[in-house]
Amino acid sequence: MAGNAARASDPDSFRRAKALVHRIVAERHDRPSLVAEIACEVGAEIIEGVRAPGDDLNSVELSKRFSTSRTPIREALMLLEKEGLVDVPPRKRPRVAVPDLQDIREIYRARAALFELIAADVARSASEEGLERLRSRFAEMQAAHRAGDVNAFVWANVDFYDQNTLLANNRTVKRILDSLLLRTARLRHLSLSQPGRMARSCDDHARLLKAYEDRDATLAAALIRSNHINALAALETYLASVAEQPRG
Amino acid sequence: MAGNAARASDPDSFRRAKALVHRIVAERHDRPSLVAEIACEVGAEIIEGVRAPGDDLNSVELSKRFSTSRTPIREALMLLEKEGLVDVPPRKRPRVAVPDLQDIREIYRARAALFELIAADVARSASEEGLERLRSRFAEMQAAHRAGDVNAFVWANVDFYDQNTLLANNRTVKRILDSLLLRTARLRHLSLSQPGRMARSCDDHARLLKAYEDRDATLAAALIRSNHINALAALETYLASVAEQPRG
DNA sequence: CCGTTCCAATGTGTCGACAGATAAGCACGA
DNA sequence: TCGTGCTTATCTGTCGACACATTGGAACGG
Repeated sequence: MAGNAARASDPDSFRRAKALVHRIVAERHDRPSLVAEIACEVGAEIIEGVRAPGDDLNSVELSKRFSTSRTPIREALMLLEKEGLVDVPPRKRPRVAVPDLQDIREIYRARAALFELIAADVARSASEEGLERLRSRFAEMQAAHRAGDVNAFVWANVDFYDQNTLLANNRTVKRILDSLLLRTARLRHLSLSQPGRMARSCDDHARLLKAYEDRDATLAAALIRSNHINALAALETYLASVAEQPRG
Repeated sequence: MAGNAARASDPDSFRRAKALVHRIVAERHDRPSLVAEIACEVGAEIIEGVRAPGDDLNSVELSKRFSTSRTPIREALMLLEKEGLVDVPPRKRPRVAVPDLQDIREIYRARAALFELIAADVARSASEEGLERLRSRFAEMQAAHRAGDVNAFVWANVDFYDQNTLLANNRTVKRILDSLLLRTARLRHLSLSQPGRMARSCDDHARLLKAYEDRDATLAAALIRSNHINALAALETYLASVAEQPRG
């Protein structure tokens, strides 16, 4: 595939982003598919910040870059629009979506509501094997925290949540949550970069695991809600600070 | 009489279905758009049961019918797939989606969780003018109930819920709920056709309005949840009965 | 009669081309 | 300097065509 100019400095994180987009956006295209390949590459670039919100994504340029016609490009962009990463206005050029603060608040609230459902179900019905997988993901989060590696923490966190949605065995909700996750993936490391956030998040998740082990669905749901509220608050703090001093 | 064929003969219901699909699937295509027109027509046909789950939707046939090339057809089908009405496997022919019982349960649970959010927000912050609009929609539901017109009741109910999501001023959640609504639109008639369901639903909605007027967010959320649980139960009862005696 | 193997018919994914819409550049006037 | 209107360049939506995958069905053998 076409070499990409100013790629994010962390190639491993980019690879993870690409895999995430593939899992969510192209889960059905198991065989190598042109559209899936394009969608994953462009989607990962958006998540990793290689392409900033508002950047132009016109199909002519992309078709040159990927050496294809515009048809598969258009289809890939529509897939990304479905996940909220791209904005494709009729008769105008597609752009990287520009989520405003209200969007972000709405996404976090929706995520919280649906994840409460998931967490309650996990608490009620997860197998010991499933809980073990959750513990393993949590251990990765802790390791990343100790290492002070925000990127690794973010991806371990993504894995942790993914495991949750898998255990709840609810495809519909999982699909929605995955889509909401993609929209905020770019922002997650900002939120978790806030001082003390990683430690707090580790605490929250430890308690969540405990609630799961105790089969306490109510507590698990409440913890999930609390975690989302905290994450949003940290994000709002960060966004307010960069809004005040853009060159901070 | 399963009602599928019968519903197709109600042109007003079909018109409403088309408008619903347009609002949800093609909200951005304000100007007459080829793709939007196709998507609305086919989407309405699916909702109204003209096309049964599993029916073939190959792009060649559709392109003949709409006198276009296959490109806009494919795009329209992708729009409908986004809303869960159509299934487009790679390299295979698109089909009308076939939701199984688990899908339906998941959808109702997800809807309930998100609508609790909406209802709580409406209870907290709806204007008197907004509440008045809700009352007006509710009056239509009551009128349809008195007239014993299930079709009219269903559409008034759709309007009522739409007004709720508007009042909560949460585009993200509204989008998700609209999509989930489309998936089950075809089933709503069945659920509300169950004996006593319309009366029960009227009761529930009267109490919901009361909770709104009292600004009781907790009660509003609980009522919404209860209403969804009841609707799902009615639907399951119906589905179980047709499963036992398919030719009943 | 049923299950396989193979072939023809049909449909999908992709392509390059075109008309018309949008955006970028430029000249002009305040 | 900036805004305004025109011109040109570029992009989008749609089209018909092609190679290849899938599907339906016939011929064959058990």
